[in-house]
Amino acid sequence: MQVNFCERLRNAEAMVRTARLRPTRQRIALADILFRKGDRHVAAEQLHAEAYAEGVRVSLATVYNTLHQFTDAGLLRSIAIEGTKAYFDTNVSNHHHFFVEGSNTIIDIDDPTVAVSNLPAAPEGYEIVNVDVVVRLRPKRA
Amino acid sequence: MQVNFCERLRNAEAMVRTARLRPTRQRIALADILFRKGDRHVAAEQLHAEAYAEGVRVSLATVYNTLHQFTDAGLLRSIAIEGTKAYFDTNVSNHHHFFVEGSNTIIDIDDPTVAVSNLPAAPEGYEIVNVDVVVRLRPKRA
DNA sequence: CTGTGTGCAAACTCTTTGCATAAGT
DNA sequence: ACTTATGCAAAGAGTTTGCACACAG
Repeated sequence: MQVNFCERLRNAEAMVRTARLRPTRQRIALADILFRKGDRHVAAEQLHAEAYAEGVRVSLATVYNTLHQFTDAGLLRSIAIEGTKAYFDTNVSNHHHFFVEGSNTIIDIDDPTVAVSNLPAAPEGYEIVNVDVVVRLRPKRA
Repeated sequence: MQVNFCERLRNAEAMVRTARLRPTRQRIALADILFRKGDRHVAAEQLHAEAYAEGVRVSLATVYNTLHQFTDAGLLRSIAIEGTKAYFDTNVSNHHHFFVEGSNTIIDIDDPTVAVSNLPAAPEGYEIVNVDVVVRLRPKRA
């Protein structure tokens, strides 16, 4: 479905308010970029570049702040991948990931039936926050 | 069981040779520290500190080199945890991890029956290297 | 107004690199 | 001897921080 520009911004602003954050120009713009398309995986630098490409002036520090605030608010989820960069997932629902070695690409595993069987109880004094499954892939060589 | 000092070093040297690496003083010492105790999770800085504590002079660069070489040789396995540090696991067999938020502690899940059910096939052109399950924990609040 | 958010640059952490020296075979 | 490994210090990548200025309620 087509959504016009103003309506997108209204949605973005609503998301920012949901997170109990002041709807500033920067946060609304970032929310719009993050959530107007379907599920995606973003790193800070990349989101910063996209904002600039659209003519939105946001500092990298603000991008980092915003990503963390959105994550705390449950709008984003950080992805547990080893490596240097932090990735954030706009799909907050329970799902898992393929991770391609070399290209460092993250791909959603769409199959919702993938699950961990015989999940152990959390040790005494701890509670489970979430369970991440990462299926590491390598390009098949000929 | 008790293992004397010389025998430990012989074991360590054997592991280094297994990795097809020259058994240098540094690599043998690091292998000894890594493998003489049971399964453990180490970061570079920490291994470096342990070496120093035992009077083994090794540069941090060499610790990094060695960790990667051992990993390539299959003696270690890197752990996919988000966050800034790289962790290496001396337990190379198939098992999964608890990760404690806040303290950034890694704990082995000893139960070998934990598994991923309905694991999807790798996308065309890729092969699965391994599957990591990370159960994220948070200290239970009163 | 008041308090929160933003931008900038500097600081920080972890890791890698380049190159001269040292050590293994 | 020949080759590979080591150590150092500097560079790099990604992220965080401190503080003055700007903006939302």
